[in-house]
Amino acid sequence: MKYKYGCDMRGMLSFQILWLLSKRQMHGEQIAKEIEKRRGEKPKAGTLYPALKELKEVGLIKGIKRGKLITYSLTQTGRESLRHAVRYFCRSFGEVFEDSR
Amino acid sequence: MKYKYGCDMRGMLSFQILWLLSKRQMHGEQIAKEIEKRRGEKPKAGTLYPALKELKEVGLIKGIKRGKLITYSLTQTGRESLRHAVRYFCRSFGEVFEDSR
DNA sequence: TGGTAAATATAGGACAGCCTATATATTTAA
DNA sequence: TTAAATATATAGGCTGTCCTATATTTACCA
Repeated sequence: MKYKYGCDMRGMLSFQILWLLSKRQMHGEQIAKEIEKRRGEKPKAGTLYPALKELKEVGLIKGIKRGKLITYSLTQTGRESLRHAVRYFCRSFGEVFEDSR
Repeated sequence: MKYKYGCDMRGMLSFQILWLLSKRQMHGEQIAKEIEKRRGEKPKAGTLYPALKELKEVGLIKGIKRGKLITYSLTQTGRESLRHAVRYFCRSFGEVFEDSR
């Protein structure tokens, strides 16, 4: 089989990062661990940090560096974007979830 | 804003195709319309057909041609793959739905 | 019959999400 | 103070999801 789940299940990393940060501020390693809890696998550094960089560059998150740790949190824009994204996500995939309960 | 929803929300087209086909068999245009109902936008032909081709090549769906229509349905393998994919999906994103109700 | 519409297909390009590998900075431990 | 561990960063490559544009096949209608 070509993909782990039969079909491609990649995607929405940045969405998941925003969602996690809406719960509490975190640094990179904490984000990686939270994703691992959900997906079963930790995104590699080369996957996660470029995504964080991009989200920062477009102004959806901000990071405060203290020592070797950078603590990320949502900006106001990030919060609003996430609201729209969640709505789109639920409209697109909500029934999949409903269906399997 | 770079993306429509602030963060990237692309992805999981093949997953959604499999899920739709688990409800009933459909041809390409019907699949496109069902996706439009959910996402708000119809995938373009150049997006949808290569995805269908790939799913067929890896044996997750089969297509029966009658005239200009090709009716797609899941194979047994496709059904099993979808089951795994749904489980992964719910584990990864289920709380996003829970959260927004 | 001939032309248009509908459904499918393919080419070619952009970009996000994935990886491995390597590098840098900071902290901790020996 | 030096070595190892931790956190972040970057380079380079692959693939799926997106697009536009073009082509092909089949159906339908004038």
